[in-house]
Amino acid sequence: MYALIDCNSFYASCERIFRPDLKNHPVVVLSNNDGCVIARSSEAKKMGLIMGQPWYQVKKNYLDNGGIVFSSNYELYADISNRVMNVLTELCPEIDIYSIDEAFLNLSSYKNNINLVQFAFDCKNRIKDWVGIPVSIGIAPTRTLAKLANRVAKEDSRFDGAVILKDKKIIQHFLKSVEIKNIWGIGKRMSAKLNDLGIQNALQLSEVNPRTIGSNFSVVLERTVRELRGQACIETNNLLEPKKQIMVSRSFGRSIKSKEILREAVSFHAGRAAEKLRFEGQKCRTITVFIRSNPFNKQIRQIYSSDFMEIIHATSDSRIIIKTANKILEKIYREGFEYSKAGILLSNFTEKLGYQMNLFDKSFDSKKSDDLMRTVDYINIRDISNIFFGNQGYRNTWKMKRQIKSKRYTTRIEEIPVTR
DNA sequence: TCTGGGGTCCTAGGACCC
DNA sequence: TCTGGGGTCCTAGGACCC
Repeated sequence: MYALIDCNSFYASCERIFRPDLKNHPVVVLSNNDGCVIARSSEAKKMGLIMGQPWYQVKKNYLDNGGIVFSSNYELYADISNRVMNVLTELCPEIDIYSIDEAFLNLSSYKNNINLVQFAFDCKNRIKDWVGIPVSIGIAPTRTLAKLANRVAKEDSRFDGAVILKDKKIIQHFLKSVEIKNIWGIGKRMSAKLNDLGIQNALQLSEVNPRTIGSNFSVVLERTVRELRGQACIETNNLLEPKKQIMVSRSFGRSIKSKEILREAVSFHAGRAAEKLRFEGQKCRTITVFIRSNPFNKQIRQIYSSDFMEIIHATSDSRIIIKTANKILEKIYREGFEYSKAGILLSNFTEKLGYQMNLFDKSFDSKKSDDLMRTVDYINIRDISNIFFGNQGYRNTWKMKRQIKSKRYTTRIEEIPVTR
């Protein structure tokens, strides 16, 4: 059996922990640049706000009706997430952290010596009491079914936030009420295709022979079908495992034409990406840079331009990554367009130990580079000072909007909550 | 005026090999 | 008219996830 624990309206709930006055008020959290609504408290959902909706479309009406809004505060959310995961790890060490706000627990080692109902409410209450975050829990024989159970636990208040699917007959009865598009792993495209074939609900899909699905669609869908039938076969990639790529990209506060300002943004993102890479203990060999116009603006000429370069030595040196990113920018920049976003992707990682030395290029001293970067990181992480590289720029012309951010209550001493 | 950011896995098809 | 048969590796792009 698997349990899926998923935090309710996670970002909005984080904002409420240190603001008890917001209890029972509609709360939403916006994406970067204060662009879209990405988290809504149940009160905000009731007001009709949709996930991913552009903020400017709903702003006036929402605020006029007493809604509360925050820019995203990832430092806070990451810290609260860690607390939640720590509580869960204590309850069940076989944890598989799937995203910032959800985790699977593998309960198989408990055999049958566990009261699932009791366990579910223990989880729920402990996270609420110790961290202050409300969660929903779904328990079922496979991850896909646990996902579905969790969904019902969230949506139907009669279940008090926990749904356990165990009995085969009950599962089948339940699957009948589930639309195809709500199954984990089936998106827009697949559900449209399946609907065309007359498959409307999860029970119907589970009744198709998995092999037939496998040869006519893909192994991905085949696994989903097997999971619906109760055969566990989907592993998730644990967040604790090393990453395979690192991306840093941002929309600009306003559109940009000049190559010089674009260069600052690309350098800035490249520096951030290099930092993340070092934090992962990895080195990369491939660097990709892209710049693009605003695809929503139909008035302007559209452009998406990108390219990549391979470097000889796997590296995590900010100087090399920034320099390479700028070389790529030179290649992909086209005059006369309005750019609204730039980004960098690092890939082709080699773990720190045991990367390929180059026989012909002895000029690069990787120990010196590692030492320098370690020193830079040391200074920046501890807020002793803030070291950055010249071409990362000091102008703020391209930086994003984030006007209504809450305090970093748990990670900055100067922003700690105060009572009077 | 104003529409996020960061990931993973799978597959088809090209390049190349014997 | 008629032009082998397997393989492997890599990459771009699709689909999906939160």
